[in-house]
Order: sequence, then C-alpha cells, then structure tokens
Amino acid sequence: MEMKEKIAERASELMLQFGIRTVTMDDISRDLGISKKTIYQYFKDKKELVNTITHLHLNLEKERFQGSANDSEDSVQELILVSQCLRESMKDMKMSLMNELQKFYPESWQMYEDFKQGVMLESITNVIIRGQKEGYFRAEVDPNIVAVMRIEQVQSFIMRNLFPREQYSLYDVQMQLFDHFIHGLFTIEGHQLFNQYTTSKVKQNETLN
DNA sequence: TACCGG
DNA sequence: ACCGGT
Repeated sequence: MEMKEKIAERASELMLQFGIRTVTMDDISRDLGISKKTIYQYFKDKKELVNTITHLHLNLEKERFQGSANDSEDSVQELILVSQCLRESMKDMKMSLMNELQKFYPESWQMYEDFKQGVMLESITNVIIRGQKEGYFRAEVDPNIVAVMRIEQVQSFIMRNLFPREQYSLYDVQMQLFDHFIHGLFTIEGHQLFNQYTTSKVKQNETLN
C-alpha cells in the first residue's frame, strides 16, 4: 500500500476513535513511526488530510448505497437495505465528529452535505419510485418530498439529543422512525411482502440491526 | 528533533 | 499551554 493511503487510513482510525482535533500531527507520525515531514510531503496541511479522509469515507458509503440497489430482488428489500445504510452511515459518523467538521473543517462538512443531497437523496428517491412501479408503495407519495423528509428525520434524531440516552437507545428511536415511515409508505401488498422478509425473528434482527 | 508563531 | 507547520 502506498504511504499516502497508509497515512490517511491510520489517521482516519485515530480520528474516528479520539476525535479530529485531539489527534495531533505528532500523534499520527509517532503512531506510524514516520516523521512529520513525511506526512507533509503528501498533505499540504491538516485540513487537506481531513478532506482526503472524508472523501475516502464518503466513497465507501457511496458504493454501499449503490450496491444495495443492485443486490435487491424488489423495492421492499431495497428499502430495507438502503435504510440500513442510512442509519449506519449516520451512526458511525457520530455527532461529536460532525460538529467538529462543521466548526473547524467546513470544506469536509460541505462534502458531507453534498453527499446527503446527492447519493443519499437519490438512493431513497429511486427506491420510492421503484416501489411505486412495483405496486408496493402508495402512488400518492411524492418521492422527492418524502425522501428529503426521511433523511432529515433520521439525521435530526441522531444529531440533536432529543431523548436522554438512558431513556431510549439510538436504535430504539431509529426503529420507531422506520416503523412509522413504512406505515405511511407501503400499500397492502407492500406490507405483506415486508412481513415475509421479517417474519423470521432471527432474520429480522440481522436485517434491521 | 528543535524550534517558531498563532 | 499547545499544536500546526518548517
């Protein structure tokens, strides 16, 4: 693996674990056993390093979202997979990190905003359109409006702590949102097919986790 | 590694 | 005091 990738990957791990600003350039170089000068041969400054890491991370997410569209038999299964992507992508990119990006690395924050408006929005819009064609989702639903609503809803409940962590886990809240979402979306046929995917309780915890 | 400047 | 950058 090339040194540039190695630096970005390790820095990414450290920053995900400890936060962006608390991981210093000295920390990264010491951890990798290289000199700081080596890092600055590949990255102009810390901002550029963070931007690179963000870009790499969002590319992986992008492949996951697009993969779930291709690997699904029908729109109901695709919705389950896309929702899983949505929740996980916002969970592991956790609140503290998002706030750090917003305050101190606005370029990276903008990349994330673009990702939301691009990949995420298209994935959800497309699965809704597909579901309507297949007769599983209600035709009255406006794909664009509801897709935006869904994204903002998921993000809002992660970013703002509306409930104390001990009252409801993040998972409980997100499952409530998902349940409420699909009850406004599915036709009778959609519900029946969804139940087939989730009747096996064991399978349910795997797919919806 | 030491050092400067923010 | 600390950390990005030289």
